[in-house]
Amino acid sequence: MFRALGPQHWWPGGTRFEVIVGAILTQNTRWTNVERAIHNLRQQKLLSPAAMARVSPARLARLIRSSGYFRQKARKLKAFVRFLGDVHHGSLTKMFRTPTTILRQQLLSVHGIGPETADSILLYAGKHPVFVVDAYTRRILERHNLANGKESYDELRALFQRSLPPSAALFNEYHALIVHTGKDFCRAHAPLCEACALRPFLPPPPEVTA
DNA sequence: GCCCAGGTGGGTA
DNA sequence: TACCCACATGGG
Repeated sequence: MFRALGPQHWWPGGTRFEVIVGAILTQNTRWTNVERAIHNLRQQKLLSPAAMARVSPARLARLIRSSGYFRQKARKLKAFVRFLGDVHHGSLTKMFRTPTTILRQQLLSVHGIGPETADSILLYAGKHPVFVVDAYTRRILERHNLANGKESYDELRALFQRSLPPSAALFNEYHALIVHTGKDFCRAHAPLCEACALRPFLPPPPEVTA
Protein backbone atom coordinates (compact mmCIF):
# COMPACT_ATOMS: atom_id res chain seq x y z
CA MET A 1 0.00 0.00 0.00
CA PHE A 2 2.76 2.42 0.89
CA ARG A 3 4.62 1.76 -2.34
CA ALA A 4 1.47 2.40 -4.37
CA LEU A 5 -0.05 5.27 -2.40
CA GLY A 6 2.86 6.93 -0.64
CA PRO A 7 2.85 8.63 2.76
CA GLN A 8 -0.58 9.80 3.89
CA HIS A 9 0.64 12.74 6.01
CA TRP A 10 -1.98 12.29 8.66
CA TRP A 11 -2.22 15.25 10.97
CA PRO A 12 1.22 16.68 10.15
CA GLY A 13 0.62 20.42 10.61
CA GLY A 14 -1.91 20.83 13.35
CA THR A 15 -1.26 21.16 17.06
CA ARG A 16 -1.80 18.21 19.39
CA PHE A 17 -5.03 19.78 20.57
CA GLU A 18 -6.26 20.18 17.01
CA VAL A 19 -5.56 16.51 16.40
CA ILE A 20 -7.60 15.57 19.47
CA VAL A 21 -10.49 17.77 18.40
CA GLY A 22 -10.36 16.20 14.94
CA ALA A 23 -10.35 12.71 16.41
CA ILE A 24 -13.58 13.42 18.27
CA LEU A 25 -15.29 15.31 15.46
CA THR A 26 -14.56 12.66 12.83
CA GLN A 27 -16.42 9.91 14.69
CA ASN A 28 -18.64 8.27 12.07
CA THR A 29 -18.19 11.37 9.93
CA ARG A 30 -16.38 12.32 6.73
CA TRP A 31 -13.20 14.32 7.22
CA THR A 32 -14.36 17.01 4.78
CA ASN A 33 -17.25 17.80 7.13
CA VAL A 34 -14.82 18.02 10.04
CA GLU A 35 -12.49 20.43 8.23
CA ARG A 36 -15.15 23.15 8.15
CA ALA A 37 -15.77 22.77 11.86
CA ILE A 38 -12.03 23.01 12.61
CA HIS A 39 -11.81 26.05 10.38
CA ASN A 40 -14.58 27.77 12.35
CA LEU A 41 -12.95 26.93 15.66
CA ARG A 42 -9.61 28.31 14.49
CA GLN A 43 -11.21 31.47 13.17
CA GLN A 44 -12.87 32.01 16.55
CA LYS A 45 -9.59 31.24 18.33
CA LEU A 46 -11.10 28.31 20.18
CA LEU A 47 -8.47 25.71 19.25
CA SER A 48 -6.89 25.67 22.69
CA PRO A 49 -7.95 23.75 25.80
CA ALA A 50 -8.35 26.96 27.84
CA ALA A 51 -10.49 28.73 25.23
CA MET A 52 -12.64 25.68 24.64
CA ALA A 53 -13.20 25.31 28.36
CA ARG A 54 -14.65 28.83 28.46
CA VAL A 55 -16.92 28.80 25.40
CA SER A 56 -20.61 28.04 25.91
CA PRO A 57 -21.85 24.60 24.79
CA ALA A 58 -24.43 26.26 22.52
CA ARG A 59 -21.85 28.37 20.71
CA LEU A 60 -19.48 25.44 20.42
CA ALA A 61 -22.24 23.30 18.95
CA ARG A 62 -23.12 25.99 16.41
CA LEU A 63 -19.50 26.27 15.23
CA ILE A 64 -19.06 22.52 14.73
CA ARG A 65 -22.46 21.99 13.12
CA SER A 66 -20.98 20.73 9.83
CA SER A 67 -19.39 17.73 11.52
CA GLY A 68 -22.74 16.19 12.43
CA TYR A 69 -23.99 15.04 15.86
CA PHE A 70 -23.03 18.58 16.83
CA ARG A 71 -24.74 18.73 20.23
CA GLN A 72 -23.27 15.38 21.26
CA LYS A 73 -19.82 16.33 19.99
CA ALA A 74 -19.90 19.71 21.75
CA ARG A 75 -20.55 17.79 24.95
CA LYS A 76 -17.70 15.40 24.17
CA LEU A 77 -15.21 18.22 23.53
CA LYS A 78 -16.26 19.84 26.79
CA ALA A 79 -15.81 16.54 28.61
CA PHE A 80 -12.28 16.19 27.27
CA VAL A 81 -11.10 19.69 28.24
CA ARG A 82 -12.65 19.22 31.68
CA PHE A 83 -10.72 15.94 32.06
CA LEU A 84 -7.53 17.62 30.87
CA GLY A 85 -7.94 20.39 33.42
CA ASP A 86 -8.95 18.15 36.31
CA VAL A 87 -6.43 15.35 35.85
CA HIS A 88 -3.47 16.94 34.03
CA HIS A 89 -3.64 20.62 35.05
CA GLY A 90 -4.70 21.53 31.50
CA SER A 91 -1.36 20.45 30.06
CA LEU A 92 -1.19 18.12 27.06
CA THR A 93 2.52 17.74 27.68
CA LYS A 94 1.82 16.38 31.16
CA MET A 95 -1.00 14.23 29.84
CA PHE A 96 1.14 12.59 27.17
CA ARG A 97 3.95 11.94 29.65
CA THR A 98 1.58 9.51 31.38
CA PRO A 99 2.43 5.85 30.66
CA THR A 100 0.47 4.56 27.66
CA THR A 101 -1.67 1.96 29.41
CA ILE A 102 -2.64 4.32 32.22
CA LEU A 103 -3.43 7.21 29.89
CA ARG A 104 -5.48 4.88 27.69
CA GLN A 105 -7.62 3.90 30.68
CA GLN A 106 -8.03 7.55 31.64
CA LEU A 107 -9.11 8.53 28.13
CA LEU A 108 -11.63 5.68 27.96
CA SER A 109 -13.24 7.02 31.12
CA VAL A 110 -14.01 10.36 29.42
CA HIS A 111 -17.50 10.74 27.97
CA GLY A 112 -17.39 10.37 24.19
CA ILE A 113 -13.98 8.74 23.99
CA GLY A 114 -14.19 5.08 23.04
CA PRO A 115 -11.36 2.74 22.03
CA GLU A 116 -10.78 4.05 18.51
CA THR A 117 -10.79 7.69 19.56
CA ALA A 118 -8.57 6.96 22.58
CA ASP A 119 -6.04 5.17 20.38
CA SER A 120 -6.18 7.89 17.69
CA ILE A 121 -5.39 10.48 20.36
CA LEU A 122 -2.56 8.37 21.79
CA LEU A 123 -1.05 7.67 18.37
CA TYR A 124 -1.66 10.77 16.26
CA ALA A 125 -1.48 13.45 18.95
CA GLY A 126 0.84 11.77 21.46
CA LYS A 127 3.00 9.50 19.27
CA HIS A 128 2.37 6.59 21.63
CA PRO A 129 2.79 3.30 19.72
CA VAL A 130 -0.77 1.95 19.79
CA PHE A 131 -2.43 0.50 16.70
CA VAL A 132 -5.77 2.07 15.78
CA VAL A 133 -8.44 -0.44 14.77
CA ASP A 134 -11.49 0.70 12.84
CA ALA A 135 -14.34 -0.79 10.85
CA TYR A 136 -12.18 -1.09 7.73
CA THR A 137 -9.43 -2.88 9.60
CA ARG A 138 -11.96 -5.41 10.83
CA ARG A 139 -13.42 -5.97 7.34
CA ILE A 140 -10.02 -6.44 5.78
CA LEU A 141 -8.97 -8.95 8.43
CA GLU A 142 -12.20 -10.89 8.02
CA ARG A 143 -11.83 -10.98 4.26
CA HIS A 144 -8.36 -12.43 4.62
CA ASN A 145 -9.48 -14.98 7.17
CA LEU A 146 -7.40 -13.37 9.88
CA ALA A 147 -10.52 -12.65 11.94
CA ASN A 148 -14.00 -14.12 12.19
CA GLY A 149 -15.95 -11.05 13.28
CA LYS A 150 -16.27 -12.11 16.90
CA GLU A 151 -13.02 -10.60 18.16
CA SER A 152 -13.12 -7.61 20.46
CA TYR A 153 -11.49 -4.32 19.57
CA ASP A 154 -8.61 -5.06 21.92
CA GLU A 155 -8.02 -8.51 20.46
CA LEU A 156 -7.59 -7.04 16.98
CA ARG A 157 -5.35 -4.30 18.32
CA ALA A 158 -3.24 -6.96 20.04
CA LEU A 159 -2.96 -8.91 16.78
CA PHE A 160 -1.27 -5.95 15.09
CA GLN A 161 0.82 -4.96 18.09
CA ARG A 162 2.30 -8.42 18.57
CA SER A 163 2.95 -8.80 14.83
CA LEU A 164 4.73 -5.49 14.26
CA PRO A 165 7.55 -3.54 15.90
CA PRO A 166 6.10 -0.94 18.31
CA SER A 167 6.69 2.06 16.07
CA ALA A 168 4.36 5.05 16.20
CA ALA A 169 5.46 6.10 12.72
CA LEU A 170 4.63 2.66 11.32
CA PHE A 171 1.25 2.45 13.06
CA ASN A 172 0.43 5.98 11.92
CA GLU A 173 1.07 5.20 8.26
CA TYR A 174 -0.55 1.77 8.37
CA HIS A 175 -3.85 2.92 9.83
CA ALA A 176 -3.95 5.94 7.52
CA LEU A 177 -3.44 3.71 4.48
CA ILE A 178 -6.22 1.38 5.60
CA VAL A 179 -8.63 4.28 6.04
CA HIS A 180 -7.55 5.87 2.76
CA THR A 181 -8.36 2.75 0.80
CA GLY A 182 -11.44 2.20 2.96
CA LYS A 183 -14.16 -0.06 1.75
CA ASP A 184 -12.52 -0.28 -1.67
CA PHE A 185 -9.28 -1.61 -0.24
CA CYS A 186 -9.48 -4.99 -1.94
CA ARG A 187 -11.06 -3.95 -5.21
CA ALA A 188 -9.09 -0.78 -5.81
CA HIS A 189 -5.76 -2.31 -4.94
CA ALA A 190 -6.18 -5.93 -5.90
CA PRO A 191 -2.73 -6.01 -7.52
CA LEU A 192 -1.26 -5.32 -4.09
CA CYS A 193 -3.31 -7.94 -2.37
CA GLU A 194 -2.50 -11.59 -3.00
CA ALA A 195 -5.67 -12.89 -1.39
CA CYS A 196 -7.80 -10.70 -3.60
CA ALA A 197 -5.79 -11.36 -6.73
CA LEU A 198 -6.46 -15.06 -6.26
CA ARG A 199 -10.07 -14.63 -5.22
CA PRO A 200 -12.25 -12.07 -7.02
CA PHE A 201 -14.18 -9.68 -4.84
CA LEU A 202 -17.47 -11.13 -3.65
CA PRO A 203 -20.22 -9.05 -2.12
CA PRO A 204 -21.46 -10.19 1.29
CA PRO A 205 -24.33 -12.71 1.17
CA PRO A 206 -27.82 -11.22 1.51
CA GLU A 207 -29.39 -11.16 4.95
CA VAL A 208 -31.69 -14.09 5.57
CA THR A 209 -34.83 -13.02 7.38
CA ALA A 210 -37.09 -15.36 9.31
C1' DG B 1 -34.09 9.98 -2.64
C1' DC B 2 -30.88 6.78 -0.53
C1' DC B 3 -26.63 5.29 1.45
C1' DC B 4 -22.77 6.08 4.06
C1' DA B 5 -18.95 8.28 6.69
C1' DG B 6 -11.77 7.58 10.33
C1' DG B 7 -17.98 5.71 16.70
C1' DT B 8 -20.00 6.16 21.21
C1' DG B 9 -23.23 5.81 24.98
C1' DG B 10 -27.52 4.50 26.89
C1' DG B 11 -31.26 1.33 27.26
C1' DT B 12 -33.26 -3.32 27.30
C1' DA B 13 -33.46 -8.55 27.69
C1' DT C 1 -22.93 -10.23 27.32
C1' DA C 2 -25.57 -9.08 23.19
C1' DC C 3 -28.15 -6.51 20.46
C1' DC C 4 -30.88 -1.98 19.39
C1' DC C 5 -31.11 2.78 18.77
C1' DA C 6 -30.18 7.89 18.81
C1' DC C 7 -27.07 11.13 17.49
C1' DA C 8 -27.02 14.73 12.32
C1' DT C 9 -24.55 16.89 8.48
C1' DG C 10 -22.96 16.69 3.70
C1' DG C 11 -21.25 14.19 -0.48
C1' DG C 12 -21.66 10.58 -4.08
